[in-house]
Amino acid sequence: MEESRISGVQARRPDVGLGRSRRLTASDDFAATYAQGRSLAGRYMVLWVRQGPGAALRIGVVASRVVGDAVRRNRAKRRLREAWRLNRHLWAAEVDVVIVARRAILGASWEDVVTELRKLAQKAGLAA
RNA sequence: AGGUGGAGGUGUGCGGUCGCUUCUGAAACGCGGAAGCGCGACAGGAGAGGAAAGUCCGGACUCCACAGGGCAGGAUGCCGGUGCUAAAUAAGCACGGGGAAUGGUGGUAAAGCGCCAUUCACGGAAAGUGCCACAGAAAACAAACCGUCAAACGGGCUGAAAGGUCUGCGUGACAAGGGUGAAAAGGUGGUGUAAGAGACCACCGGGAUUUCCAGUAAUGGAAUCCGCAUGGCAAACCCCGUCCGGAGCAAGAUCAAAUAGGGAACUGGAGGUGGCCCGCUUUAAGAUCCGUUACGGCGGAUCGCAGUUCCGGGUUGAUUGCUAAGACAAAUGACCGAUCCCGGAAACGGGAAACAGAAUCCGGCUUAUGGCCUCCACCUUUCG
RNA sequence: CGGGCCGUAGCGCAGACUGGUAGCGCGUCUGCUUGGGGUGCAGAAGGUCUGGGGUUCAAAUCCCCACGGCCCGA
Repeated sequence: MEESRISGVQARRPDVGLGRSRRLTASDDFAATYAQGRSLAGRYMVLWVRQGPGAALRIGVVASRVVGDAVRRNRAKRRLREAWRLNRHLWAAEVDVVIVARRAILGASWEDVVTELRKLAQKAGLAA
């Protein structure tokens, strides 16, 4: 059951889209998220959670220069965004989330990334 | 056949599921009287590179500034003409000519020199200034350490003497030889001389101008003349020719909102109480100057104040600039199958690659790069 | 997009403008001093000057390109 959800093929549930309205796009939203100071650190990523007006499980992905060059930063952000997209339907809290990539994610397997994201989300109280 | 190094080319293909950016069409929904706008299920199209990189150059494009001339500063650099690429008189490539360096080779007793190949950020060293360590006598109006030569003088030897010879000091002549250096003031041979020297001669080299010939031209060749005079460095200052206003898509343009302030024009600046100041009503009732006066005031101007309208700048947001990729916390990903590659006897495991991710666009340069292909050089093995 | 600075011994720096000898401090090593250590004294070692190319007789220095690091402005 769990394994089948990880692979994209069987994730045939509705609403796995991740259009612009479901992403954080304003610089102020990011600043507000950091200002609230609620973060959970994992091996491959750091989760920042924001509560407040407008919060609707929107996602923002960040990769700093520490992660690597442009190719590696881009890959890290794409993996995190994909992991969030395939698991977003599991959660229902009224929050926005910023995920910061860490350097170790470049060598991580796909399953490990998904598992850690779910674990951190659980600790953050995102579960429905 | 294999390996190593270098140069150039290429930059992996197929099917499927879910998702992202953008364009076109568009149901439903929301707002609206309508036109239309917003959001958009769904369908279809397009969606990273040869270097997108570094940002070393150039251009397009945009805004600001701008009478003319000069100085300063910066950039750039052999000459000719044609072809290709190109929007281009930039730049680049190819071809021709001159020069320099390096290598090879020919030639000579040796040198100068000829030829071939490669490379070159290749204007000028008789405009001027400066520098050339160490070594060396001397490093650039030449000079003279050793040296060569000459006559006179002193000394030694020899001689009967004249003289000869050796040597010393100073004087004069000279620049051949020695040695130093990255570099030493044309080379070789001869004539000449006390000894020498382009002092003179021959050849070579160099320079000059004119003439002739060849060539579109740069330039080359021949003839004539000049004993021959000037080492290197300008990626030292500099001189000469040519070019150069500044900023950059976060350039710039449009729209909207809010706030304070700036500029211009117009209008207002009235009335009541009171002898005056002050105070009150009022959105607001000041200052200065001039004229006039019946001394209570009145009229005008300027500044300040208030109101209305307009102008310009800033801030924030949106749109645009923007593209047959065209974003703006920034789109190419995840997974499955076949196929291929690597390891392995197999089962199976790993991987689909290196360098690397568009940010206004276009050129040049540079750097990075697995595999495969082509060429070159070298090495090893086998066969003939 | 535009601009600036740095790279020299293990570490921190000078030398570069004006080209010919690479130097200073700390540290390291050796010896002496001390019962031993520290301190002190004496001596020594240690640098492809980030890499490549060019100019020059000669380059850390001048010129060009590259690599790495840091900073600033819009």
